Amino acid sequence: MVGIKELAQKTGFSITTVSRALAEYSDVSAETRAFIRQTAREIGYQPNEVARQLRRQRSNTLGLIIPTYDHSFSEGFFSQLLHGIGDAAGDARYDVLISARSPGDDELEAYKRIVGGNRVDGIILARTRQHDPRIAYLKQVGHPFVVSGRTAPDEIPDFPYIDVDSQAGIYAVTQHLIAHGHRQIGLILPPPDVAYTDYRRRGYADALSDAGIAYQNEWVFSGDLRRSGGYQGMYHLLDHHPTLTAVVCSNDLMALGAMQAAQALGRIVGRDIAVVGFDDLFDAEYAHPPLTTVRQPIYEIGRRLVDLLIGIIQGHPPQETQILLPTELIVRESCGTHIGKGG
Amino acid sequence: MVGIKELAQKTGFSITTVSRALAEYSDVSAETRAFIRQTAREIGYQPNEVARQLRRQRSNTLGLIIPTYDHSFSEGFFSQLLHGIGDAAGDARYDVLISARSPGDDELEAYKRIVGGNRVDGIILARTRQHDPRIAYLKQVGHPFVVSGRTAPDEIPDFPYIDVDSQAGIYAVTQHLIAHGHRQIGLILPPPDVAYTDYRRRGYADALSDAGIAYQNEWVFSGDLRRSGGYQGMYHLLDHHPTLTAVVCSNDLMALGAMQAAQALGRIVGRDIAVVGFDDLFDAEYAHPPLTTVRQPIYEIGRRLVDLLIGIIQGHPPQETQILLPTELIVRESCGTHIGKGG
DNA sequence: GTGAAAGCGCTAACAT
DNA sequence: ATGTTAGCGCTTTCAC
Repeated sequence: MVGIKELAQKTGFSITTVSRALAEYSDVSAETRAFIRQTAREIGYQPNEVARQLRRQRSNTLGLIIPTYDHSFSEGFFSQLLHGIGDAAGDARYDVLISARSPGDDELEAYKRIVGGNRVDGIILARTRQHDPRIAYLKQVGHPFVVSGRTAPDEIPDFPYIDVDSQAGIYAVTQHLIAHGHRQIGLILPPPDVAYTDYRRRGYADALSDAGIAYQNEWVFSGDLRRSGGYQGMYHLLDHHPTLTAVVCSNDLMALGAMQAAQALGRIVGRDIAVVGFDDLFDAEYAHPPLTTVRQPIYEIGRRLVDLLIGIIQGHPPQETQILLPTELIVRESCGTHIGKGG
Repeated sequence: MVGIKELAQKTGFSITTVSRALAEYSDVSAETRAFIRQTAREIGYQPNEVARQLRRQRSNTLGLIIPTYDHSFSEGFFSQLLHGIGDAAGDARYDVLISARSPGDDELEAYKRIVGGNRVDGIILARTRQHDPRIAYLKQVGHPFVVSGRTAPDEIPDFPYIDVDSQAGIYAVTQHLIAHGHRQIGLILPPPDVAYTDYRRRGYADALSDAGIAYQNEWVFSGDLRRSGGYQGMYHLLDHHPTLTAVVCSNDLMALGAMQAAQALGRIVGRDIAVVGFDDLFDAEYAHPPLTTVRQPIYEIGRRLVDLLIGIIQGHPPQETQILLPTELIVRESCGTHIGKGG
């Protein structure tokens, strides 16, 4: 392995001069710099990034820790988020360190190792839960971090985050259903410890309430964020409340499972029952039937998280460090907009 | 930041002893070890990973460089591969360093920086192209690496890789179509520089040839790996060769685009024209109509790449370092198995 | 069983 | 414009 010492020897200059020539310092003569750079190329010198990191006390790397146990990855959300993160980080010449840890490991350990171990300049936290211990830890150690999502509505979100306004999103889609004649609308939520669960419930409850419909706890089901959760939810809801004409699901994958369950129970989605999702798939248009969903700018969230984080790292955070992005209602076939319409 | 020095001071032992106590050396007395470990926990000591890496000359990190320019991420393949990689790496207590670089940057630079810069113990190379310069570079510097995919069939694959036997996969699906009466079958390929393109072409050509059908160059179209490529391909093929009854697409996303184009041209997929994909989506079952596809064990590939790479890094590579995994034909509605059948 | 000292490869004061 | 020197925080001989 050729190091800076070899390069210094080869060029006849000192290590210092070589280092500064390569770093474009102005106090190195143009010829010297050119010569050194040329020689570096010739002998294939590549600075040892680890040594540089140790010395400069920064890594130009952003961290992202993924909990593998809950199948985050297969939700699509994570993939798209990572896509945005990767692109924006690349543009800013940052790398991304991913650490996936399974349930056995204490999740917080991973954060301590990565953050306390000086491996990253900042960290992106995703999939917030209620009273998230990771947020508490990062606030305590004072390491730069940004959060995809928020804490639950009853907690004070005193940290930089970017979230989608899912309460408004669920409100809009529920209202849409109501406007098209639905009165008995079910809701399939994620597990209660997921931070955004309560925002979803509120948006749904508000829409019902504003339309003079009573919120009923039995119309709400909590399931895992995968197809299975949607399947179980729809099965349960239709089993106990066969008069429901619509069900709002917390993500597209669950909506697919819900549609499957509805079909298994003899309901035609889009005719007997409306099913809506919450953006998660790369493209819910080609689902069968095409899925009505609340679109979230996931890729955009990833990009902006990185910009925000880098701003914080470099000491020039933007005015706005708590950002709520709007959703967009995409109405497609599964919505069954004709149900109850005019009679 | 609390370092080993502070811990040494606090416990009254030397830095050396502290280091060894934490590393479970046997020549530290049990009580000393317990005491040091306890104190470490109390004052929140976290070893500086960067310093440790510099000293030990390894990082316990695997690298993955993603070319952002060709939308690799949105192909689904990458997401699933990364999922497998992340899980397996996590299980082996390795982190994953992701570097996404856009076209402006010389791609090879990223490899040199990451590999030459000692940031990773091994690197995973994906999306191989014909005469891939990255493979040449990695072979030359002798850094541990594994490849997802192979070089083109006319190159010597003298490096560890895991690929799917796409030639056999395409052969199988083409044969399936032929068995169900199709005689005029189109093929939509990726751009020619993608390494596996020729395997696909061969599988397709072999199936035709074995059935006594002449390979026709005009039935083959090359397009980008996204929906647009499939759309253009199908549009072009049906435009020039309206008698085609089936089209094989190189991935599911392209197949979706192809189905869309067929529908735009007034063809009913599954009745007038059969469309088949090559596994890429998280679940092609819910496409409309449900997509016939050649399933690849993508997640599995990711996992095995990591196992293989770690084996190489640690000096105990398995017997088999060039692995071809089988595909599985999944027949669904879009296949139109009734076409030409018995009539 | 424990400590002193060298050094991983680099950067950045501080000389000159 | 260039060189000397002191670390960054840790691991690992080597002594005792």
